[in-house]
Amino acid sequence: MHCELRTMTDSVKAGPPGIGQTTLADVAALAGVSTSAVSRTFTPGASVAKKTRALVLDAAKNLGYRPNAIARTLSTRKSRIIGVVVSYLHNQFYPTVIERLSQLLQAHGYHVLLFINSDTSSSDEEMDALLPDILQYQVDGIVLASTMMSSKLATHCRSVGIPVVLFNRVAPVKEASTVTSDNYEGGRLAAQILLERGARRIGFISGLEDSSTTQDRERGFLDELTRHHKRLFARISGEYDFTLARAATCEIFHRSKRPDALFVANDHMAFAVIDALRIDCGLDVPKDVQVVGFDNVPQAAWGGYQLTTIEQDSEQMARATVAILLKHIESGIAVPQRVVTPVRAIMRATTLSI
Amino acid sequence: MHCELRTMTDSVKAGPPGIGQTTLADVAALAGVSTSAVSRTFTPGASVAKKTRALVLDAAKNLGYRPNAIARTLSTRKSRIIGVVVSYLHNQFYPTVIERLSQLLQAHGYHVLLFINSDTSSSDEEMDALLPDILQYQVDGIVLASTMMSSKLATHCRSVGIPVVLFNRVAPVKEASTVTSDNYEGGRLAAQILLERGARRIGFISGLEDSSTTQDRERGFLDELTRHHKRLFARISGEYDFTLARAATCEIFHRSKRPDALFVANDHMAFAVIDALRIDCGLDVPKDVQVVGFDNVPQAAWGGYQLTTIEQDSEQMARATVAILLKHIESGIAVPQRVVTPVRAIMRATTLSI
DNA sequence: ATGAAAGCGCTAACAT
DNA sequence: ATGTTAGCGCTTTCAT
Repeated sequence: MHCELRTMTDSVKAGPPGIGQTTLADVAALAGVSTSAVSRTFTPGASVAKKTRALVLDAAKNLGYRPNAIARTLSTRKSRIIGVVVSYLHNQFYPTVIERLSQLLQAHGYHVLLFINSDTSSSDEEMDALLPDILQYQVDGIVLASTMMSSKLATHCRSVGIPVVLFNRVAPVKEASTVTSDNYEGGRLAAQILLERGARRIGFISGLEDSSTTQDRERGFLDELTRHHKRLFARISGEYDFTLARAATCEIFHRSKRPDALFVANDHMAFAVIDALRIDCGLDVPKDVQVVGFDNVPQAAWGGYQLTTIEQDSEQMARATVAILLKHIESGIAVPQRVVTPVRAIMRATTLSI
Repeated sequence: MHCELRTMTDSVKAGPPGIGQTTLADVAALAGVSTSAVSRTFTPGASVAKKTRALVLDAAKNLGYRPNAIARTLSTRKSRIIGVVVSYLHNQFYPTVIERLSQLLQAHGYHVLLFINSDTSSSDEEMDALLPDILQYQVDGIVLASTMMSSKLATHCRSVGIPVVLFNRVAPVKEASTVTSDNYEGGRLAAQILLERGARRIGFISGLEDSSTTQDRERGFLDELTRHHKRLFARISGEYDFTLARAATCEIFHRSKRPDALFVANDHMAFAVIDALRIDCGLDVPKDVQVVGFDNVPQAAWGGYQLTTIEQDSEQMARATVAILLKHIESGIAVPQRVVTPVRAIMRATTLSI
């Protein structure tokens, strides 16, 4: 007998009151088949007779049936949810990435659960507090695009068997995959650009000192300077923050001997640096001071700045991230990968033309 | 007897292999109590003896137990997930809002499932296709911050009994709550600013024609002009798009008689408009043309633009949204609310000083 | 191809 | 205060 425990009363009136979603059982009852038949109908590669399928589909439509992803998750242990952790969204690079990530994931039937980890000076404890939160949702994978993060985090995730991709940062953890651009090469390019244009007193505005991005960019930058027998003239940290970068710039330029060129660890700070130069110091960019940024966020192309910068290919980085994630999830095997996407110089108006 | 069906083998080795999360039952077994005792221990307002609680907590820690939010959701019918739908993240207003929304929600134990609905000319069909996706996850509430949306959508959500907040847009649906700023008043303010500064030939660059924001802003703007016996000199649509706005501006300024002031429906387009004016048309802002934007996104304060604009208080809007959502969710009652937050003029350098 | 039944991990009466 | 026992909605053997 198809005597369901659950009455169909609330499902039948699929209208306004709406409480009590219609379930598989409701559909099965209406179609006069078993719940498994209904389940199979909604499972891509299952064997269902055409007739049964039609019956089910019809009943489902009449009832306005919507599969419950939560119940499915409990059963299959696949949530089709990817946790994405970011620190803040002020720097347009991240919104851009999130947008692409979300689109690509959506196209594969996955969705993004967003975690913002923006407490200032977010340290290991911070991050560790977020972990239980994100793990509770049984996410199928995690993208860590947070500026800082606990090394424990990645380790722990892996121990739970969840694929993790470190986005735009590497960590002293061998267990997680990473996707970064070629920050070292980008730093070298920045140096070359400035050197070629006759810069003599070259400064560097760093990002967060602990971040791998700022470290790699600086290494590449310094190595290239050294190769040309040049030394860094000034260095100060902007901590990837707009306000701090502006203040830092003012500080440097209030000294007696000033830089005539600046490599700024990311575009977001570069805008602040240019503002400081032009407004606070009354200097001309690029005549008095040349500036090179990093990222090529949309605003770098805006008329108000026209920033020469090193482009990170966010599109390619997002694709790589999704590819790694899906491969790990679908194959079950988790060989940590390290993808490094190429960078390229985008010449605009904050550097002199040759 | 505490004879669990499930062996504890995989839970005990809580290390690397990590498959087979430890469950409530595992903890109960180790602690020598029932599963309900464990459940209660992890439920804020439950009655558990101190001793039992300690026992459970201890066992849980030893096993590295993490509650499974999915299972809890299935049982309680509360996912503590809020679906947030946005069209795109190019306009910094949205990242700013998402960040705040996410933080506030996180503080209340809720999380954001992000949906990007960025297919160009996203119409009703678009939006309707997203709905099943989002509903499947049994979200407790929905924030619709998408530029366009099907009126069916809001209606449907309500029919399912899910609280919906229309963010920064109103719709011809009475069932959903809305949170907007006072767009009409903002439009009036913009007109006043321009009028006070002697603008004679005033133009308007609109956003998406179907959006309530652009409509309300324009109405307020026009009403105020009328009140001063002034007429609109030019009008063209920028569809809230950077590139289109730039092109639209060029088009207007290639005509023989040019505007001497422009109200642009949002900041994002205003930046493009200023670029067009300065770069493509060789005009001075504000001397030749004054410009007023809308939103007060972070970049409006940047030195490269220093845009005079009408501020939408994203913080307050986010707070209102979360308040409405939580109230509906927690009380179960769903009286649609309409919150309108005040706007204010931010005077900067794209308008003349008086 | 289909159905019966046993879970997935947790919560919530209900009983004690 | 604690344990027992039904589910929550779906998937998945295992029979048939």
